[in-house]
Amino acid sequence: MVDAVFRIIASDGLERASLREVAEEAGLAVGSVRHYFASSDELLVHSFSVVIDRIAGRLELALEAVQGQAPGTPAHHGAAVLLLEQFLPLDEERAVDVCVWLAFRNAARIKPVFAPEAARSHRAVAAVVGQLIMELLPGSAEQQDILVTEAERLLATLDGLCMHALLQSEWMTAQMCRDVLEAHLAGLGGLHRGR
Amino acid sequence: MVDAVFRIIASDGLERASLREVAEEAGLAVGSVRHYFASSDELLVHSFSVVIDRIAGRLELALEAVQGQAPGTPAHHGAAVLLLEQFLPLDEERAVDVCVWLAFRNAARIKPVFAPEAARSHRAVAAVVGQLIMELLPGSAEQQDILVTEAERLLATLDGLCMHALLQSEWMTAQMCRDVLEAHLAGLGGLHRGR
DNA sequence: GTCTTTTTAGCACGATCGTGCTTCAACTGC
DNA sequence: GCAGTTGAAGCACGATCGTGCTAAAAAGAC
Repeated sequence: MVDAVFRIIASDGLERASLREVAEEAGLAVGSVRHYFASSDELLVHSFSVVIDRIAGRLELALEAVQGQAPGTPAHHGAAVLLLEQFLPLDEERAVDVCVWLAFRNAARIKPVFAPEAARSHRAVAAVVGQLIMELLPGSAEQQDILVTEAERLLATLDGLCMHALLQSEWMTAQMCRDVLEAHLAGLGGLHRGR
Repeated sequence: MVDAVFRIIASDGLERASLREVAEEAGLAVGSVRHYFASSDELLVHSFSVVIDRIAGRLELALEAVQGQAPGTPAHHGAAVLLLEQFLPLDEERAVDVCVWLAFRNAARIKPVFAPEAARSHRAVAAVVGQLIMELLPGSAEQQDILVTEAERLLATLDGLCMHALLQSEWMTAQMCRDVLEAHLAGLGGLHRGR
């Protein structure tokens, strides 16, 4: 059922994820879908929640892999890149998730029903990125404001990469995504040192 | 007429920008709107085109201001920040523009009518950002790949900042936007030097 | 004045959508 | 066997939307 919602949003957009479309995609009748979800909003909010849990789960798993490595080592760097790649639509599964994720977050600006889940999504992702920043900038642990700024900066870059990879896939290839990630990490390391 | 479209998209989203809504917002009848725009798509594509021209116009004006300053000077840096701020929804006018701009670009993923204008938008913005990167990294003029990567990275960060400023305005304040921009420029300057 | 063009307005049709409501089959516990 | 719960299906109503079409008013040309 939720998978049907994901497929419709990924291929036709959130506004086409109506009860009738979802029911047909899931091979059910409208009444059957409404047996499980009293309203259209309920189904969509639940789908939003599921995609958040999926993405956050991938991120936290990858974060543990990062924290299991000694900072500064190549393995640590590689695990960090692997974590950041979990944001990007580099395979079919992640492409659908990111697509659905962005669609719901954009809709949350207009439809207040999505606002609580959107806030939860932001908190969960910001927590992971914040911890990653602390892993990558161990020397700046006391400068709280720099850590916050760098976390927001990394988060913005990731979301922008997501957008471009989804919307301008001709220009923003997978290799370009990885190059940008590497450049950003290199810029992180060289930053706030010579001051 | 186009202003009415902008207001509706900014406050209620693109999907509510129907002919009836636009006509009411503009104080006209549906038939009157359709006298100028034969179809709904025609009106929306024209609105997309207008918002692109407005944003691109601001950017190119700010780019000339950057190119009028000597590279490396504080005035050059300030003009660069001013250029990058033209992307962000830091006042009411730019907030509406950015909102409409993002809505149309997202819709272009689904609706092919918007694809040509979306491609034009990407080309125009990438050209400005590319020239800015060449201003900021004059020493790497020969390394084409680095310039391209850094342009895409800056573009991604800007779009991510736009998203966050619009969607999570509680966390992403105007000051945080400026801090992120300054941090990114600082990271640019210190990058690709010690190699 | 009349004739033509532009602008504004409105109607009607089919399509889609959310939702309240009823019906029917399948399964479960006893 | 049978009552009660659950899953699935369908109908009908009002609302919204794009669009083809007609008609009336306003403006301008002569």
